[in-house]
Amino acid sequence: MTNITEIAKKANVSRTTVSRVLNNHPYVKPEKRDAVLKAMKELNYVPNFNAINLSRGKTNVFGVIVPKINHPFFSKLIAGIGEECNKHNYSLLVHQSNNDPEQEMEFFNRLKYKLIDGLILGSCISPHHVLDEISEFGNIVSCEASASKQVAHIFINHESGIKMAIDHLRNQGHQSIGLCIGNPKSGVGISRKKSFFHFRNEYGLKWSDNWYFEEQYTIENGIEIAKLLLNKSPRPAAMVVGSDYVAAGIIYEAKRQGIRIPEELAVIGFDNQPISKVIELSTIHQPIKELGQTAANLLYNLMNNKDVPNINKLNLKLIKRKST
Amino acid sequence: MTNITEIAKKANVSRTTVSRVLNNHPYVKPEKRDAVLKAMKELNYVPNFNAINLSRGKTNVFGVIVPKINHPFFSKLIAGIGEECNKHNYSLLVHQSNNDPEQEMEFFNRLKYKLIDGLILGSCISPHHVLDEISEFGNIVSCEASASKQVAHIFINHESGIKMAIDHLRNQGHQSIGLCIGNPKSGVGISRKKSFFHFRNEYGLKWSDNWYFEEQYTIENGIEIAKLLLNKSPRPAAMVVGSDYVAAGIIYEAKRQGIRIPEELAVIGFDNQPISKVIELSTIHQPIKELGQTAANLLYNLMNNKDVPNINKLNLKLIKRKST
DNA sequence: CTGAAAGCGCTAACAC
DNA sequence: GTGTTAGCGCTTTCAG
Repeated sequence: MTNITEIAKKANVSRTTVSRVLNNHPYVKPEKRDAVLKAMKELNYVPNFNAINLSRGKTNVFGVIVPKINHPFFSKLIAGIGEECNKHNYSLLVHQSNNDPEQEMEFFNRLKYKLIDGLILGSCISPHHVLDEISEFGNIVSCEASASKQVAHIFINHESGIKMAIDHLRNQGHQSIGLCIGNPKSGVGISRKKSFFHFRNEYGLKWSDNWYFEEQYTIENGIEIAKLLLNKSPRPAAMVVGSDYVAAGIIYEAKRQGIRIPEELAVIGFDNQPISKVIELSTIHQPIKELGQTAANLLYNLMNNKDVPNINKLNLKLIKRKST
Repeated sequence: MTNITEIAKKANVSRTTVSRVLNNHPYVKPEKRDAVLKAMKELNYVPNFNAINLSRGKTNVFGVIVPKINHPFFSKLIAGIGEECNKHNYSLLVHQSNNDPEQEMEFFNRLKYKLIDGLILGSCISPHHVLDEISEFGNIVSCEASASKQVAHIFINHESGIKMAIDHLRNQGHQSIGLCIGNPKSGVGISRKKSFFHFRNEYGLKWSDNWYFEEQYTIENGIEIAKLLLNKSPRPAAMVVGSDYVAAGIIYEAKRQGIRIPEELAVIGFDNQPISKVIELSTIHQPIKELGQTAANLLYNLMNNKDVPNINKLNLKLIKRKST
């Protein structure tokens, strides 16, 4: 493995000069620069980034943690982040936590150990004091609302999303509305649940505890929900569902049971995933890719000491189709 | 930032001993070990992996490259890889190429520059000689069939998948069958196309060039295809579609036009994505997650000089639903 | 414009 | 069991 020392010898210059050429520094005589370049070519020089990283104290790698990579929300988020990383010539380390605090810690350590320069939290359940402690080792950007003041935030305004969904259903004449969310401990889950109950009270909607479901992620989950929901009475007239997939499962099973959508059960999802179009599901469109891109740029700007707002919100859009 | 030198001083031992403690070497007197551990605690010691990596000449990071992260096939593949990486305590660098050779090179350089120890190719279009050259810098595992002998392969037996689909359609009485694939230059695309035409000839199926589509990835693409396909005559009786999403789009538009599925047009997809269940799409199930897991383990074993087969195939399964 | 020299923080032969 | 010493490959003052 040839290194700059060998290049320096061959080109009859010092290692410093080689380094300068490598880093495009000014003040290198053209002849010397050419000699160095020539030597690098002849010796097939390849830089070693571990050495560079050690010396510079940074790696140009960002990390992102998500509960599941194979989830349409998170894979789109990662895609957005990845795009911006490519632009800034950063690499992206992706870590899957399964919402396991130990795995989250494992990931945070990558920052402590200087394997990555900054962190993006797609979703995480670790308490604030953990994040506060970790943030001493590098910048953190969260894609969820959370209470830590040490980390920058960019997130989707779930409160307005829930309100949008409820307002829409009320406009369609519904008074009894159920709720289904994913992880109730995540930032998304917390704010969706909170604002749903807030507006339910404010509008005086009818309610039964049987109309609430959490930890629901898949089509299969949706099918189960429909089975539980449709046999009981009273039944809600409409469901607000935090995931298009779960909503798809509910509709699938409801139709199988001969229940008319939306007359007997209105359903609205979240995300505007491709599946929603095919099954004519009304949904709340979330700018997921933009979320990822903004998060990456936020982190990039933080790393470069730019002045950036500490809290940012993205807005949502109602997509009305035939399920409501 | 405290380093092992400070620890050594504080604990009254040599740096070597500290290193030994850090790496759980035998032959360290318990008293010294305790002294070191105590000093590390008091000084809040955090190891620096760039230094470790430089010294050891490896990083414990795998890299994976895919055209798009936000694609159900690839996000599931990455999830499988990520799971095994967590088990082996490897990190995972994910790179999105958009099938751009320059971006692929950018990623390969990460291996040359020693940022990652090994590569997994989710899909890549770079020619063999590039891969051969890169493979000098570390192990490579490809998730597609490709001609380079330097890289290990684990892939899905697309030939058998195409045969399965065609056999099924023939059993249903169809003689005129069209084909729709994604990237025709990728390993998947190449082998699907090749084997489709092979069996078309072998079985003497009817054919029109109008029944072939490539570069099709989304529901919207499927809708376009249906518009093109359904207005022309002769029309195929069935379509083999390389993606459940595209298939979903075709069915969506066909139904909108009042065409009965499968009587007037049979459609079979690939992947068994969640969407296929909801719309009753027959499809070829691919063990994507297993593919990712196997790829990661293959790479891990290669890195550890275990003896592993150079070529591995995974098999497929027909899921019969109502679209055929 | 250029080079000497001192790091960056850790590992690993080798000798005792 | 333990310490000395020489790396790993590059960056960056500082002096000229």
